[in-house]
Amino acid sequence: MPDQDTTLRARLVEVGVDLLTREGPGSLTLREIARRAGVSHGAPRRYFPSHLSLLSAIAQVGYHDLGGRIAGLRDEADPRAGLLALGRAYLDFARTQRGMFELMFRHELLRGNQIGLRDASRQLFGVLVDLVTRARHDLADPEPVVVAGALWANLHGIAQLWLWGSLQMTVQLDDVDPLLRAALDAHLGPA
Amino acid sequence: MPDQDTTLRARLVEVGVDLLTREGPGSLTLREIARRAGVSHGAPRRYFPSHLSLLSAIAQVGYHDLGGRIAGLRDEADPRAGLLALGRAYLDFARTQRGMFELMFRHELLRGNQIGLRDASRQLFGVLVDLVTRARHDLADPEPVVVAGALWANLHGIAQLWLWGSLQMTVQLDDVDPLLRAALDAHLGPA
DNA sequence: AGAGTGCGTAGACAGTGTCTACCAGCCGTG
DNA sequence: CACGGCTGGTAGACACTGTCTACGCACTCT
Repeated sequence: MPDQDTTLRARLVEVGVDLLTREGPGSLTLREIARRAGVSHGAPRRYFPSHLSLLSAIAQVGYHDLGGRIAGLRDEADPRAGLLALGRAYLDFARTQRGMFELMFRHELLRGNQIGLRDASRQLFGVLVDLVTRARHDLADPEPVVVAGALWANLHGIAQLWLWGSLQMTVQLDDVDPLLRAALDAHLGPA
Repeated sequence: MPDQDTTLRARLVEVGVDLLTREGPGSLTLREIARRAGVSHGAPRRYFPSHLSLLSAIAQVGYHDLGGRIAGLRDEADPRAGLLALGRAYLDFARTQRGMFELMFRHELLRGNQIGLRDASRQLFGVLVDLVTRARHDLADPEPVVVAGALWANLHGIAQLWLWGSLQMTVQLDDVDPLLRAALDAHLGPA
């Protein structure tokens, strides 16, 4: 039940997030969001010029959420453990906040205003580069930024392939942790 | 210009693929496809019970295409070179057949009839496991199937992150090849 | 008190996916 | 040849969507 005292702009986003986690990305209709916010279907237009911009605002909540989970890991004492925790947080987010995860990385959303993703990416990537450089200061073969990029891609790929069941079908695993560990070992050298 | 002598079912898929590569996934409307096929908007229903099933049929063309590009690489003499070629084929497909790639891995498509993806996945994954086992018969730490899974995820992640520009923004690279090489070195051990 | 305006309403419009009734042409059969 | 049935496509309706525009309520500021 959304708060009644907040501004409509915030309430729309709030309702959207709620609707998203409750019924999936397919139900994020402009009119449905307006309906659940208790306003007419034209009202959102006062704050969001298009349907996509509202969806972007909703997705930014997800970016912020994910960013928050990641940010604290930068100062982890053991960088390897930090990376493992980061990977788990990422994958956990994808699994538990499935609808939000799908929305966040929808192609049509990312075409236009990438500011939300841009900030979240920078943050995530910053932590990643930090941890990677600290985790493997000895090996200097590929630049840390490249390793971080490859690792991020690996992480995201695991999340995606897991979400639609490709990994469960081919690799016979009921948990992503072995894959995550394999990825870490691969990109950082064996522990 | 689609062939006039084929059956309507085939022509619809054909028109869909054409429309997809020409104007992107957003224009793959049921009615628009019917329009371009020169038939009324109700006609597709005779062959595809829903819009999604038509989209699935279109995506299967992509699965088949990608599968074909990959299949020949199984018998590569040098498995390492084979994996590099596989990765390049995958990434090249994602870049040149962008609309098709987006459609193929759309979440709502993959929910229901995963048969298309299932077959393609099996094929791709089979080749991948083959090459991986041959490429690193010495190291036996993680099972080859896990390595193959992690490598596939890495590959797919690179493709995704590249498509929406996240990698270009963070990692400052104008080509995916370094990342691909880094991924291969990581998962297979240095060359 | 009265003008101005921020904010939401309500209706119209084109377009969509799905469903249903219809029907043109072709088939094999009598 | 005539005719019934079926295949495959048409056309319209329905509920729904996103966008646009005209309108008006209620409130503020002078």
